[in-house]
Amino acid sequence: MKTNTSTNVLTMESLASLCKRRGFIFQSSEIYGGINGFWDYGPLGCELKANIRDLWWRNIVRERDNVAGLDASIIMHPRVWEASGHVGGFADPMVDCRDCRRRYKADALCEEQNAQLQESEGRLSLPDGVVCTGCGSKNLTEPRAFNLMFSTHVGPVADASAMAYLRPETAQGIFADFSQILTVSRMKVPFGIAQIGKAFRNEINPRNYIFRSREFEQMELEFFIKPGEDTEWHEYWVSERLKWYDMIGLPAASLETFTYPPDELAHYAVACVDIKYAFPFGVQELEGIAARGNYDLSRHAEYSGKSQDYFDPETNERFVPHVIEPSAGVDRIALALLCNAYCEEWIPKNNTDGEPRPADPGAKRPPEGYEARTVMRFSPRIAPVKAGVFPLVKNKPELVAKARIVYEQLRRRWNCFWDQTGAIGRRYRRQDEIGTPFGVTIDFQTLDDDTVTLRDRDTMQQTRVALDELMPRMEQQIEP
RNA sequence: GCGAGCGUAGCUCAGUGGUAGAGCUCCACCUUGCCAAGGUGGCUGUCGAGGGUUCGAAUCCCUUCGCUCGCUCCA
Repeated sequence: MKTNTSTNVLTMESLASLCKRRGFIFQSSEIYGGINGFWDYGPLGCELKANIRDLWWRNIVRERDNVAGLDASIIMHPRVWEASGHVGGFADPMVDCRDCRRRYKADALCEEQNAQLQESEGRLSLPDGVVCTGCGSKNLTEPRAFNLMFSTHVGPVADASAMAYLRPETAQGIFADFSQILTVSRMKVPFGIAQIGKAFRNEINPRNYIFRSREFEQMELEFFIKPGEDTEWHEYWVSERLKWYDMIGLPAASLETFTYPPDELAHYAVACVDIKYAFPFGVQELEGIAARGNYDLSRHAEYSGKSQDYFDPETNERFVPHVIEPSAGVDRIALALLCNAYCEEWIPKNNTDGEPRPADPGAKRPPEGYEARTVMRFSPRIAPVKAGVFPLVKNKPELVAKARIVYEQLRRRWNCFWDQTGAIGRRYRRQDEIGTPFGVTIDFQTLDDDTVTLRDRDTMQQTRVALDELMPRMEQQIEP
């Protein structure tokens, strides 16, 4: 399959329009005016996401001996978030330095400089003269209460003792269940625990279509290792993850990696690499792969009072495992796949001579003799619909009946789409626009010799294929 | 969070105080023997929502919700 060779300047508007029109993504609650930061995945979008999840789960969990799955609850004991650091450090009003990006507790910063945090009409403010203790800058934000977790109450009484949070990341469920899974799975270090699920952050300002949403889905692996082996395992997982992106249709050339310099790492972290994609609105993170030392398990040991030690029977050593955390956003990967697949091209009319070519950016119409085609060049592995099945014409019952048999066979294996209405060309183009890699057309010759036309989305070329060979042929490309 | 712009049919958009429109899409039938073909017919709107001004508001004013862009934010 071709990769996206288009030089088109993709706009989020045209992508969002296609996604809405074809049923990938809708704004949540649109009939009530919408709600900021929440999105619904339509018939095609949920297939796309299911494919992302399935391929990740297969690659991370099923195909490895030393990774087990978990599906932890979204609401956990509130102490989890104290241990993780999501509550404690941010319950107080915070001030950020815009210049050096340090963050301070507002009252502590004032106290250091013999000043008093001011309050009027419920709004906090810094007195004049307070500066960043790190760099001396006066360019500080206003003090803000800074908890981006959604809170709720467990049980019918909404008092403080019933306070709980929707998880802001799935990872803590893994750490909290670490010792139980260690026991039941009988795995030995190095081993991993993987989880896919929803997470919630009350983002101040959701932006960029579905990129930063308030409800989103994560695919996280915590891979537990012997202390001291962090660097080697971190490199291993960066490499593994890049291979996976290539497999789903985001080759290395379409991605950028960012390695955090040591001074930008969290204090407990050994290394961190972001995998990024060049979205129309900027190069942005799809996944972070962090070597987090034993910070998380140690914190849970401290807060819960339950040891999180691992005993290594071979060396008789006892230690708190270190962890490598590849943490990926399902929605962000879906968006990257949509952006990467999107292509507008101009093709010669009436099948005359000439090659398709990418549409000129900004041009409203194709030149004389050409017509526009919008095609989503998804990898066949990830495409929401694998094949469209078409009787060449619908007013010949024996043709429709035969096509229906082919359709029923294919749909047992893959998500397929039946379409018998309108001209065949229109049906092909409709499938192009949702990225269906194959068109299977049943014509009169099929009734004689059991062969069908297999049409390729990217090249638009057609080959005559015996029905016996159809599934193997498709399988080669969908599940190589 | 601040500033600016925008919100009219499924999509793209026209409509500056006087009967809500176009193109495309979509649906049905006919035709059609492989690339958005042709014919006929058809559906579609609380003009984002609420309030106000007016004899009369898609249009003017206020509020609110949402979207976009820039700053900000992104533990």
